[in-house]
Amino acid sequence: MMTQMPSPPPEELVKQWESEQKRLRQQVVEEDTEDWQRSPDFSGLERVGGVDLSFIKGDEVSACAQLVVLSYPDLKILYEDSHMVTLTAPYVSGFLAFRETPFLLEALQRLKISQPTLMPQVVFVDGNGLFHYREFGLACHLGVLSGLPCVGVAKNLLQVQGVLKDEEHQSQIAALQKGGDSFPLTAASGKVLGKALRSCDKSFKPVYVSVGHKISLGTAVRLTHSCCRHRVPEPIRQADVRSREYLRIHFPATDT
DNA sequence: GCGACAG
DNA sequence: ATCTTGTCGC
Repeated sequence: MMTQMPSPPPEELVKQWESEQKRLRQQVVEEDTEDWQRSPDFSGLERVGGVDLSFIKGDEVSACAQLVVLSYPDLKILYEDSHMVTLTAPYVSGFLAFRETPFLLEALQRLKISQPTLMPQVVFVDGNGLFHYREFGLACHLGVLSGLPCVGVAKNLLQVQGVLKDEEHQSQIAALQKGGDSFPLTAASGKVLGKALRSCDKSFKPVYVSVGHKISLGTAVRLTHSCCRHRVPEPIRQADVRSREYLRIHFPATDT
């Protein structure tokens, strides 16, 4: 198998993307805006969404865009949409949104047209929100462009604004006693950009939660914990499982 | 030159 | 993101 060198991202495009993030960043709402967010048990919350994209192994541009809506607090599937898409933007760390957002917005649009009453009241996004180089990750991008409350949940720590994954970070992880415990991810500026959360008792590796849009960090962390049966919150996990299942069925692995 | 690099 | 089997445990 011949290896393919990753094509360098056009610096001109990256500059354009940076200014776009800077512009949209101003529209992020970092506070709770919904009544259910103020409730101790999230009374009034009935539908939580999850989005994800899964890829075919050797293909850089074909992917299955997935949107799921689960009931709350039962976390049962209410809606599912798997849709093959052709990506145009390359993956560049810090600019994930330009690669994925268009297709996630399309999925939300299809839902709005076909089953408007099932529109989620909050969407869990596979990736960071404010915990980002310019405080505008995928969860913020999707939140601002859709107008929906969004929570960013990353499975791996991104070293940004002075946040490091050093021995200190490791010791803080070791100090998390049970599901729901967390510690802040503080930028050099002093601002708390997100929190490392032990999402459930059985999981020791934390997930990194940050504000996407229209929700406070404290609420985002509390809600994420309440949606975790496994390490990854159920909406994102279901979106991941179902999108990969779709690819397995429609694009079976080829031998030779 | 070396390390980092959400998905 | 994807490459990858079995294995240990509930």
